[in-house]
Amino acid sequence: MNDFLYLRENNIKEIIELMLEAYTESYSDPYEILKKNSFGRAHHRLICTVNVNPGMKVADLIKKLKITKQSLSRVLQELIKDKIISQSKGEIDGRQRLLHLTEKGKKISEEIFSIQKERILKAFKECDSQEVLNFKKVLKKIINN
Amino acid sequence: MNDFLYLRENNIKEIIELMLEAYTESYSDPYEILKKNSFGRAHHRLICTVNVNPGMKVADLIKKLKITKQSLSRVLQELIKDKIISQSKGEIDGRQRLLHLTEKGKKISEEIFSIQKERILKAFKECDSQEVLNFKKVLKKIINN
DNA sequence: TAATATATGTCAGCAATACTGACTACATAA
DNA sequence: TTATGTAGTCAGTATTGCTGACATATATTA
Repeated sequence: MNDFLYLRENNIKEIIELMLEAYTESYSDPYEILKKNSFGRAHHRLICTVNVNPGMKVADLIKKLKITKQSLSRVLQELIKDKIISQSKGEIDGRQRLLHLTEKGKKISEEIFSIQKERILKAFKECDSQEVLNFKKVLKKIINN
Repeated sequence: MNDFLYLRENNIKEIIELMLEAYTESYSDPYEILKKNSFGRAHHRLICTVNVNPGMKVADLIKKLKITKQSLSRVLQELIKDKIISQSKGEIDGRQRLLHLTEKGKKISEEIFSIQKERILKAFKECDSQEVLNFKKVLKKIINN
């Protein structure tokens, strides 16, 4: 073990903890607006994911959120009942249920997003465009494994 | 609407979702090693945070993890009982309880880290050093609000 | 010194989120 | 037709989180 590697390990360790903090902070920002709609963290994660990936199938949502279909189901049925999310039968594969935000869902999603956006915008405004692009690139590389 | 593409709504929205994914993926990687020790997500978050911030006081841990002292307490007492984390009385302020990983705690923490590290290293190896530094810088800016 | 404030711990009960296992319905593929 | 894949559901349990109330020790202030 040389000093370079030692420092590199600590750097990665720190980054792993920073990711935890950044997620925790970012996703607690819109607490009030979620609470107003009787939604919790699980609803938030679901709404955010479907918003960015409209038409995704249930199985993919389960994979992304890393929860069981039973856990997903409880929250998803609440959102469907509240007309936040709608399902459509897959055209190619009729077994699939494709998920979309309704108009009402899009509205709430925008409210949530506008709160979360503040933190990110504030951070990005202190960066140049290349740094932001790099940030996104690295995030994607961390996910695609 | 401004011309700064990287500040556009859709880009920020996508990045917010990527942060959710990156966190979810990264923190589910060491599931097996945690389960072997009868630890869950709450223990993981606690161990990781104390590891990077040795000697932190309870109040700061509560703020970082954004949970109540009662929620923290249950998990913390388990880790203290298992001799993963130790507490020391604050030298300046005797009311404070400063948190440290024990030798046993450091060992388990390293096991957890070595798993999480794989994903990050794999991603970073496809980046240059400047990109990694930028990534860390942006993460910190997102947190410091 | 006495009163007040702060940091931490604890008890009890409850709510939200997640899990496992078993089973059903339906659509597709072999 | 039979087997497989996608989704939904029911029942029970574990974990993680919350609120409210109260206790203890230490620090700060009047």
